[in-house]
Amino acid sequence: MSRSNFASEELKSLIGRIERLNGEMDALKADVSEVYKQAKGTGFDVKIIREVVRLRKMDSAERSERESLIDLYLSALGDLADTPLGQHAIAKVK
Amino acid sequence: MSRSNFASEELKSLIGRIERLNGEMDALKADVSEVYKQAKGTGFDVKIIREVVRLRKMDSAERSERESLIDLYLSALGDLADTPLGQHAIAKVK
Amino acid sequence: MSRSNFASEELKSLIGRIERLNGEMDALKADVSEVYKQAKGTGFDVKIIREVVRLRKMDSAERSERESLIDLYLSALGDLADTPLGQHAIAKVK
Amino acid sequence: MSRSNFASEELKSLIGRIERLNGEMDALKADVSEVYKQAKGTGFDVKIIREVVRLRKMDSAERSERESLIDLYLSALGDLADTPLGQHAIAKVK
DNA sequence: GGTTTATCAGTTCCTC
DNA sequence: GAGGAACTGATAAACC
Repeated sequence: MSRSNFASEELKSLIGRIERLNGEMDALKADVSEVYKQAKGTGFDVKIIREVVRLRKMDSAERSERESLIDLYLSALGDLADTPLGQHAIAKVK
Repeated sequence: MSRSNFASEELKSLIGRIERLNGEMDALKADVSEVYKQAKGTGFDVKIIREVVRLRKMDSAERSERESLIDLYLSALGDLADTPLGQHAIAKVK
Repeated sequence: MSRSNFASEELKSLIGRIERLNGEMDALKADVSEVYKQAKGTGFDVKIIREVVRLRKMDSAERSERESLIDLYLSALGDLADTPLGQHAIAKVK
Repeated sequence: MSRSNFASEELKSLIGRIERLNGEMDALKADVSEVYKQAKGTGFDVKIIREVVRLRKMDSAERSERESLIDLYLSALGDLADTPLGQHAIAKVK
């Protein structure tokens, strides 16, 4: 088998896997839609449920983002420690 | 159990199912990324693979409709002759 | 004026300039949206126009390189015969 | 001039305007980069300035988002006003 | 160069 | 069903 055919097979395999995974994701999306449909049928406000899910997902992400921001500021102050301006800034923070 | 508590339990269940499904989707997304990463490592052009996957999602009617329109618009701008595709379109008109 | 205040003024000026430039960019974005809206109103296919603008950004070498690769990958998957482009590629090979 | 040529001219004009606006945006982007470069040269921490600009931009957006979330909840309660579950929920909020 | 981040286009969902 | 808003996915840019 030529090198080209080998690459061909490899590519087929890769794209096959991607398309299979995409298919599974589509199925899951349909499942989620089904749940929302059911929620709506039970009288819940779908828009608010979506918002709740969104907020719960953001929660942990946001927490780590806040911490990394604090890290950013602290490391910047650290870098400034040997400049006059930085010493002044650090003095104000302390 | 009061009506309100019943609704509470129902809501918790719905949100739980949604979040579980979302989790499964995240796992699949990670799998897809993994495949793309592997494709890149094997020397394939990831951007092109994405485009190919996208094209294969369309049926062939959609695909050629899209190509024809792009040709048409490009030709209106005088860009046609620069592309092999454009020469094809010109050939069809003659 | 202290060194610190000098830095403050400098910083305010820099941020002010950045924000003014960002504001101008937002205005331009709104203008572009307006043009697309108008195009849509005149019956043009906005999605195709976006694609055309994107293609025109590439030089012709890039464009044909991209097309060739897409053809190549599609042909490896056996999709070639379905597209006009593919037939063109086949013709070149013969 | 044929109808087709008219459309052609229209399309040329539209795309010309889009490309001109894109060009102006590119110039502004270069200006912003220039300011950041200057900031860096003056000893400021570019990463933090970017963060500050980002936060200031988010500020007003976030405020209106928060308000719209409140609106969402209130309107949902309004819709519930004529259901037993809703009356219970409203009673708890009051 | 490669990883992460920010902007941008595309899709989907909901409203009117 | 058309139009707009929200969300997701892709591209482009910045920093290391």
